[in-house]
Amino acid sequence: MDSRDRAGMSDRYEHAEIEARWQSVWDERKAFATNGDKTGEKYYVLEMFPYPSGKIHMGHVRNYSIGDVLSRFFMMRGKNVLHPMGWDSFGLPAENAAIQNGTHPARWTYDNIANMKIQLRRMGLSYDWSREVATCTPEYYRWSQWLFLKLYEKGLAYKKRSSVNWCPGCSTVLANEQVEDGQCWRCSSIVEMKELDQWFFRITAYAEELLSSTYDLPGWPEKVLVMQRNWIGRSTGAEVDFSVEGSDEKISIFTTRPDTLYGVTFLSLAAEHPLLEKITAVEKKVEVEAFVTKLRKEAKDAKAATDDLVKEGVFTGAYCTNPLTLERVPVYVANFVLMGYGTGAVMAVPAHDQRDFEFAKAYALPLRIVINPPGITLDPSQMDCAYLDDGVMTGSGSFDGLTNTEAKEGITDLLEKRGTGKRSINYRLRDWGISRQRYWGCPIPVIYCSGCGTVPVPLDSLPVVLPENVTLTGKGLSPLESAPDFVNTACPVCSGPARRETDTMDTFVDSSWYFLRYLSPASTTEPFDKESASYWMPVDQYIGGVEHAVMHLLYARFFTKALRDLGLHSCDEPFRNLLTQGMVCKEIVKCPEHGFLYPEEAKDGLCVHCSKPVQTGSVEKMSKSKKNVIDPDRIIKEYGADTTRLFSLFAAPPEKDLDWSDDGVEGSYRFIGRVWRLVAENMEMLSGASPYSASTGESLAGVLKDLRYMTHKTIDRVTQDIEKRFHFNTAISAIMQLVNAIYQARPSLTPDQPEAAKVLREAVEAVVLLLAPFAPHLSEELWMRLGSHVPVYETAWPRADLEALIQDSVVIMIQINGKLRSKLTVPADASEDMVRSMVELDEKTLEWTKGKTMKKFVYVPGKIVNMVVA
RNA sequence: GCCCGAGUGGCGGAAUUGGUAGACGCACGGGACUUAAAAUCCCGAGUGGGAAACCACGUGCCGGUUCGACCCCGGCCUCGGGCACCA
Repeated sequence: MDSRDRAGMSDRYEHAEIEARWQSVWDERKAFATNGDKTGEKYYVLEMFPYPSGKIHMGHVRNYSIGDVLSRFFMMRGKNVLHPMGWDSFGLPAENAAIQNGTHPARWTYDNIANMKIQLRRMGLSYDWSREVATCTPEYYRWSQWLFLKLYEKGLAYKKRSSVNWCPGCSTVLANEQVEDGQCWRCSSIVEMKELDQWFFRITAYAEELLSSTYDLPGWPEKVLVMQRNWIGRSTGAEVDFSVEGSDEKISIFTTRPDTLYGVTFLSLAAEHPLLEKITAVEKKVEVEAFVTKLRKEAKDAKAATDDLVKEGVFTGAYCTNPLTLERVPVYVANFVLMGYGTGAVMAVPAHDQRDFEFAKAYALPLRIVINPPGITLDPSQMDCAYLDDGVMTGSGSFDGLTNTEAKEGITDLLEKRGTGKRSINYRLRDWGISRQRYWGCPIPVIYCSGCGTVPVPLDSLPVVLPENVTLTGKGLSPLESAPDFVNTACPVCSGPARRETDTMDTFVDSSWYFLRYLSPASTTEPFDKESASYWMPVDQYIGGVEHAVMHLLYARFFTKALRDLGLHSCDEPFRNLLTQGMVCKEIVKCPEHGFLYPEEAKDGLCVHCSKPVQTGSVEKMSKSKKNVIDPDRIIKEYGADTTRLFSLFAAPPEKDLDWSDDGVEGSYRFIGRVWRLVAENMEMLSGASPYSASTGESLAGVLKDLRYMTHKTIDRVTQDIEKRFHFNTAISAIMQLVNAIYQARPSLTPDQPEAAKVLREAVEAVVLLLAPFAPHLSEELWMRLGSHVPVYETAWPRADLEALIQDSVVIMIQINGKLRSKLTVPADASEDMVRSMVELDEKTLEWTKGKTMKKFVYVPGKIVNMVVA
């Protein structure tokens, strides 16, 4: 049923056939393989690699469409582009699938990778597949182990027994970053505390640099930087020693408010404080132990319930001495003091700290005011909350009358002089616990020998291969315990019988350096090539979801710095620019009886199961459980990859959430067809012409001049939108406007005008090339049909001709008293005087100014006139 | 509670440096083509008033700065996100 015009071009764009064909061409020609050339301006664009869950989702489509626009754009701009892809392929879902279906995690993972690779291929993405990595392959994890051992050598990996987060759902330990609201980030189980021997990375050694360099990352969203700063949580203050009465012990406390030291009326210890047992008075032992036991039980039951916890505590019977006032201060054990922060002990100043205030009220402890608000004297008996703000010192000996800011310094100086305290900085950041009691991960390359202790696996015996035959139950200890051939080994030092570490590494370790592996993915001698790193690093543009703001993105920064200090490369930060794309959302449908419904389960606003009215209107992140997912495969099949990509880029700016709209997809599809027909219907005129060139062409007028202006304005606009602003939605809208303008101008472009075909050709070529980063298949096809033998991806990005952007006349707005009253066309080079005299002759202007006096005349050249009259 | 971010038509969104508010798209209405429909092409449209020209109002609310404010400043309201006994 194709109606074909004389040039043999169907007026229908056959997306399935055309897209498949160009994907084959790109594959065969290895179109996007980055060669070894390390000269010229490089551009390393990277999207966060996916976990191979089985199918890509709309979030992936959006993420990779953004990256692909940049990759293809900069290729056409002549940069040396690196655009790799790989698989974050260790992780729990593979193990869970294995337990459920009896498939081996490796099999499940590799099948998923194969499937998802086909899906990505159908999207027409410009990846250099020759650099593909999968973190679950021995070729990759060998180097994760190698890096672990290097960090171990440097003291940046260590093992210690400590209280750690335990997820009963995943049956493994979690890092602090992986606990959200007391729940597992993956399965939402309530996280418990367990005392276990675990491997840690000493990320805290880099706390200061990780924090200070956040101020040197202008290409990152402020939101992410703020989240990282909060997570690192630097506090400056002082550590102060309180000697324990009747013993040699000292209790060290950390405070950010040394200025309130004269207001201390008691001390509070965490239940786990090492000195608690030692200093507790004999007659208080029973009471204190009961309290500690109770807290431990509560902590285990529900770590989540930290809100509005009532302040509780017990007097230990012990007293300390305030190092400045030499007063006697009672010591309590309290439920709100955390052992994990500072020293696990705090000085209590109830007048100036809200927690201490509440505690003091509950146990009738005294308040002592040491800071008054300017001009006011506080009365302890009248206070219903602590006074936290700045003010003037009182009741603080020689510091009285100073501002508390001055006293903070003075008191700290005094403590340092007397040797009872010192300036101190504390971080909220904890070391990164990386041991996981799971199978499908990178084995930790360590051996335990009864004689030699903890022995690192020698570098030349890597990789420690993950054994295949393991019993997976999802319960109990590490599955690797059940593989005796793996566990039992010989000590590398004494050759005696020894045991392997059976925990695997957190998968975030694998993803902390993959961007370096892409640089020399086949290397069998090193994790990555130093020379390649010095050329390609840092990643120029990283793109991914904001959910990794304090996990992956912090770990990757830490790794980059630690590996730099190991001398492996010389880059300080891995990602120069970061774009965090918004979520893909869709309206949910909910029945009061049957919960979430698929759209087809609701007819005329009623549930098909029970005929109750359904709730709609709420737009939420696509998720299987909310039954509001759209399968990209289906959309690509129905409308093609170009439409799918175009819609995901056009519907919203990349950093905002994107509301899925079936009608919107139709709109993008229509636009693709409209561009196709623009070429198809004008083939005769286009094929005989070369594009207009200002140097050889005759000067233009009227419609031709206007169309040419529009062409070059659009080139300029689209270039800026992609390069400077990442506003792909407005870039696409600008191309749409050019297409509309060509359709408008077309009837006036007749063959008798000598330059008409050339100007049309120039405009159409611009559309085709400008569209290439967004709809590459369509562009390639049209480009070829227009007669080019060079593919679009090897064609230079069009340049705006500044000459074409010069206009003879401009329309200026005329405001009277700030309100728009008239418009006037004036020569583009008109002087203010000329414009003024023209305005004064304008009829509409005269109507509004008749009989009034001009107070002021404002002229913004080429834009606006504002006359103030009265 | 603290720290970010955002509020613009029926909807997604635009307005790049303080200078035409609502580009582009969706949905809607009208027309052309068609026996008809689909597809396509063209036109219309912030709200209110008016036949129209045109006028008034209009970017969450109140106030300010300015010849001129979606944009800057001060004070609120609402929504979204992050952190949350961090001493």
